Amino acid sequence: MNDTSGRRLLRINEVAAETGLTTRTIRYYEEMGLLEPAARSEGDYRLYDESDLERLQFIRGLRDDAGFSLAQIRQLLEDEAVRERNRERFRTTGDPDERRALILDARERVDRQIELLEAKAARLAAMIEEARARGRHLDGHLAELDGGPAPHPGRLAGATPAGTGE
Amino acid sequence: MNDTSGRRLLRINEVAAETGLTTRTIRYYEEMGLLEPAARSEGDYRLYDESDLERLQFIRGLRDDAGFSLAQIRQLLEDEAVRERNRERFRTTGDPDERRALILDARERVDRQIELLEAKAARLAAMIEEARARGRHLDGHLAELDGGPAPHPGRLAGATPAGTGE
DNA sequence: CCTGACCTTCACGTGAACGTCAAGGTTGTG
DNA sequence: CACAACCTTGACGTTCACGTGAAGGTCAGG
Repeated sequence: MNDTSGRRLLRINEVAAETGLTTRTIRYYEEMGLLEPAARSEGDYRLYDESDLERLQFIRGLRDDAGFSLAQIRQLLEDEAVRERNRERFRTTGDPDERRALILDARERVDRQIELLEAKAARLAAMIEEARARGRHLDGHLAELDGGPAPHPGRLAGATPAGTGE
Repeated sequence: MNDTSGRRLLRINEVAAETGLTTRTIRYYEEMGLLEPAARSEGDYRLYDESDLERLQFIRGLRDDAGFSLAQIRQLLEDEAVRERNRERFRTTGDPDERRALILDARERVDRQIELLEAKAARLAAMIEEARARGRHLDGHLAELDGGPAPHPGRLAGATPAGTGE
């Protein structure tokens, strides 16, 4: 047992194993202000809890899947932190106007996040569709070869067979 | 006129202006094997045509939108080039077996591209959905404030599915 | 043919994102 | 308490993707 509570705290090497990051990378992210370990041991070992794990997985996703820089990721996480603080403020205030303002602020932040992600996703989708179109075209030719020189593709292929100048 | 044909050829600075890249970046991409200028002037100036422009825009998309490294981009473009050459070979050969082989090769390349892109897109989509879920939760709170403490989500989110963690 | 704006090829500099020792301290198991 | 296995903080090295001169050649207008 590591804690007065029942939480399992992990050392950096275990965290590295679970997240697929290196210990150096984890320390570097701390250095860059992306996270702080939940605790330190008596001898100053970094100790991480479950939420740290999730945070690192999230960071990894932003880095690998969305291709964000660490600077952008820090910005996103800071936005997240502001939202968190606003949530607290939201709970403790009774003023409906302030509550509305806090939620609207949070909405704006997430709107920006989603906009960023969706712009990337849209471009990716366009590229995928382009590639798929080429694939369908190839399938048409394969069918031609397999089933004899049929003038039109029997399968559902792209709209114009000779259009893309293959 | 720059060419024996009617094509307008651009110098590197004009290309930079149109693509939003710097001249250094364009030269660097050439150095990395991502493109070759369509021609050189008598005094060895780089001269680019319309397809070079498109290629650079495409590269920029892969870099900025999909977050690919230049190495990955080069791989994608090389695959594309191989496909192009195979297409030529396809047109000039009469051998059905060779034709089949060429198409199958092309299909493999396209499949690999699609796999790469889809993996990225899927994870991006997951992140977007996560953000949207937080947003819907927030919209619920907004509706509560606007319409009194109603326990059920009465609002339609509209075209912009925004919102954030509560 | 002169000149200023643009271009060429080196070549070194830079910031981001880590990798990789080095020198020493901490943990926990026998 | 001995000791291997893990951790700490530096601090320097590396790769990628360019930025930034330097030294000189080219192009178009006057």
